[in-house]
Amino acid sequence: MNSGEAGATQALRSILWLREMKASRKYPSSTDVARLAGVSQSAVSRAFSEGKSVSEETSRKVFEAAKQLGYSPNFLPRMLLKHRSDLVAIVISDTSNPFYAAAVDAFSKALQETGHQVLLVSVDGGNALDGILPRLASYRVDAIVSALPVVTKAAAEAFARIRIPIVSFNTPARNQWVSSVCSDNAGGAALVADLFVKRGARSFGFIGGMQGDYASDERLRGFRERLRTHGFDQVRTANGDYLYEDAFAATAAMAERREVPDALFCANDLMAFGALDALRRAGLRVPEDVLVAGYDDVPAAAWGSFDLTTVVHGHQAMVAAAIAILHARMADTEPTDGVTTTVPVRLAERATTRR
Amino acid sequence: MNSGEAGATQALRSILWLREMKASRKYPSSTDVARLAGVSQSAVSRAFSEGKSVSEETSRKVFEAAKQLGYSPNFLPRMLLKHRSDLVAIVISDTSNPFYAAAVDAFSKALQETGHQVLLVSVDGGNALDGILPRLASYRVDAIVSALPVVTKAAAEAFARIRIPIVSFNTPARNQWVSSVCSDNAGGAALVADLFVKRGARSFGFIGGMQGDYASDERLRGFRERLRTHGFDQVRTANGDYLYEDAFAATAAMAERREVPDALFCANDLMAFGALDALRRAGLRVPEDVLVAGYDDVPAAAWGSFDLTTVVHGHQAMVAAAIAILHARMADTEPTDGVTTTVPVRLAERATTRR
DNA sequence: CTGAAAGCGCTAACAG
DNA sequence: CTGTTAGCGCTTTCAG
Repeated sequence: MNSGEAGATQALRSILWLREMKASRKYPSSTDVARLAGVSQSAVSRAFSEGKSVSEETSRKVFEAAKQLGYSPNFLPRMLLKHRSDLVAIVISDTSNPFYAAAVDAFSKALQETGHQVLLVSVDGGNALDGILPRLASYRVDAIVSALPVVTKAAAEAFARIRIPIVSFNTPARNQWVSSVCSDNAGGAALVADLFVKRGARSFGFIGGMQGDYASDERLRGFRERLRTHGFDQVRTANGDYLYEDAFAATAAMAERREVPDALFCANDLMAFGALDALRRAGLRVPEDVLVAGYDDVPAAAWGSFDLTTVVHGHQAMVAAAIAILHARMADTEPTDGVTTTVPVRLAERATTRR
Repeated sequence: MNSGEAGATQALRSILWLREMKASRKYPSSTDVARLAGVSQSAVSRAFSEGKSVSEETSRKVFEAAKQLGYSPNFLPRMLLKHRSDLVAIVISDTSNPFYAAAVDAFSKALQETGHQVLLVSVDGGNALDGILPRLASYRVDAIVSALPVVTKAAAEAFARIRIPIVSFNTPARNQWVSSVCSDNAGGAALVADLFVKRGARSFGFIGGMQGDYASDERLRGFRERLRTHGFDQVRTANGDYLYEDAFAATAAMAERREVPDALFCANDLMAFGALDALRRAGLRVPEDVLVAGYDDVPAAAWGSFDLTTVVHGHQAMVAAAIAILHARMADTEPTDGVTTTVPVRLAERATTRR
């Protein structure tokens, strides 16, 4: 009778325990499952990993108990053991630009396919990488993708110090740990210059992003140099901060001063839209009076309202290149030098230059 | 002499160890730092946590060693101990819509401010929540934000089973663990109906998102019901899948069949842009021949090319409401019922309805 | 103020 | 095939 009583007490206790488990916020652990299933904790672990030797019977008991408790294995201890988190951070500042939104989307999908998780970090200023670095390091991210317009030398050195592979998107900072993937900014700009000249333009304007922004600077350089080979030395430049509004204002100001050139190249599509709207408002016709081209080929560039000639760099190609580098670097144990990849571009000619 | 030799060997060994530490890919641990600093591991832990009693001297030694090794504390074990990861997952499918891009940005910034990290999950179909759930559970996320257009009953139950608080953005699925924040879809649509009638429209059209999408259905319902109170029973509907292209095609088809109504309400701005471009191409003038309104107030709605009348729900308000719910639910130990919050909207009248 | 020791939930090596 | 055991790197008692 005594052992029967003990058994009953035991049963009661385990019912209470089960109820408590379910009430508490805590996730159940493999030990909890093991207790309920009447097997060892390692049996549970094995049941939940592919290709381990577990008997049909054990497996069944484990999964039943797991289901009852709502158990799913906890990945965190595994990270501890394996010294890798499978976490990749994406750092971004300019979410209003659809180009970057698309890139983030492509990145996260590609990374998820290889079992990585994406830690999204939004920063305000372009230059805040240094500030968030410790946090990323503490989460033990396996790699970082930076879509920030500027990577300072200090930041690059900081990365080298903590030895996390990083690939910088469209901004070339490079050392042992920092790689970059850029579109052929100067090349794309040269294509625009060629087209403008071919379409008969004789005076030229450029609306750029922020000062010191590599991509913008390169686009201006490529534009200018190619124009020079055609015999044109003057490029009227303005700053648009990559924003529709700023480009609109800059273009409106040009129009007011009657200084609108024959052809206007904007460092991204968003600014080209602003320029187009400002030109139209000023009573100028595109392409009859002014030619306009952008850079990025965001979806809206193909829309009827804009039908904008633009440089296509294809985020898919850039993302694919970045992912390839990332995987190579995450696999490497030996630190080799970071690489710089330039992705080719092409021109999509649309109505804003066609005449 | 013997002890001197031993000391030298020891020193040599520790130099070798240090070099090896730096060469390996492994992150240094607090134990490594402790060894280099000549203190205990717990001293290192204390030095790196706020408000623990550590002497000036110890602290100095620890930080020096940490700097030399490039150490930053590992958060993963802490998650294990505390039973919380400070990770919040954001699940999104429609990144091409700027409204969602802005919402994700606002979310991640707000969450980062309270020490949370954002796990970004991009899914393809709208309905894939069930599939990714186990993964999120295994990462022990503290909460989930879903910006998916559909949350099935099955998915909601699955969430309840694993007991992760979740707030659904613009889609009301609700049970003990699922909350939602929606804009006042029907109310906003009613405002549009009022305006259309006031501007003299007598026939009406609606271009919606996907079939079964709650937000789209509600917008149609609100539109229709308010029109009925004005004495109009007919609404010509079409499907645009929330995409520019589909709305363009649908509108072009209407124009071809000469079935364009006096006023066209689109379930989001992207589709309104498509409708506008299709109408213009068909030679119809907006607002003279047709009135057009959208929903979302994405930045491009204010651009000169569109100048679109639209319903403003302000992602900031929605995000703030969602964040508030999330924090309340993460703090709660007792499971209370999920809440549904409706965020008020207003109308921004622009050129597409002004006459 | 400091070190020793336990333990979070898991994986992997080992013995049975 | 299965259970036992040791530890991943940290936080947190608990003695000293």
